[in-house]
Amino acid sequence: MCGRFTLRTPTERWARQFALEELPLFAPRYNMAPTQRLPVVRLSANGTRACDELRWGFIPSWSAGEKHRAPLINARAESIAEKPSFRDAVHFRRCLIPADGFYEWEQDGRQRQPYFVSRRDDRPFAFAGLWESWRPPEGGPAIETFVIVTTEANALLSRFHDGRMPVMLQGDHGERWLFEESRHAEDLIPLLGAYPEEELTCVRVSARVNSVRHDDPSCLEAPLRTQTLFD
DNA sequence: CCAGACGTTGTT
DNA sequence: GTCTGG
DNA sequence: CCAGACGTTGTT
DNA sequence: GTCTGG
Repeated sequence: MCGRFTLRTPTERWARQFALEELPLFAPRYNMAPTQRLPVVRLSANGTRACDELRWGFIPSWSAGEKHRAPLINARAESIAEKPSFRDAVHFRRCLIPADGFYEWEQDGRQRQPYFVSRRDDRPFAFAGLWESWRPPEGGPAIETFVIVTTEANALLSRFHDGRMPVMLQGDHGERWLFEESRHAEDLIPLLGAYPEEELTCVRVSARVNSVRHDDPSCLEAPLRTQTLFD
């Protein structure tokens, strides 16, 4: 699964990689968390790419309210085309989520030990995402939200509790995820596989990342206790 | 027909 | 234990 | 995802 | 909104 991630790369670098015409300006992020407004790349009305800030935690358009519900931060690639919450979005509201790493946790006694996963070359990449617009019943402006698609974990990630990992779109899959026509959207589901583990690295990091208050380079420091690096 | 769910994950 | 907030 | 609160009353 | 269960 994926419940926290990073986007440390300077904006101009990842904006170029995502072929954005307008240059957004975002501070480097080391601890992006559910409920926060985070940058998402999607198609605008005129068919070009746009980068907008959407809230992480998908609220279906028919939802009675945003409270009293577990946040939908991940969606299983295997079922998004059928699930009532997501299938419209698969056709009409796909998006890319710029990132350059993500965290996984292991229960270590009574501690929650975080690990950081990123590309060996440390370049940014795109998570596959879906977005939705929800209008509060009591009125007020619509809230736009997104969810990150997950898939079965590769060998590197399968050691973590649930055997899932976020979909990192490789090669031209990001372009296809963004631009494929609605009627061919279901052809994209087979592209949502695990990223090759040989291109990734996974290291133990400081438990400072556990708290969303910490959003700085200290999140990636090595933990104080005996450290095992495996990658 | 209406009421109620609609998601992800892991749990002994 | 369960829910909310970030 | 994890951290932190979780209640009422009345009040320093 | 749309599907399932009764």
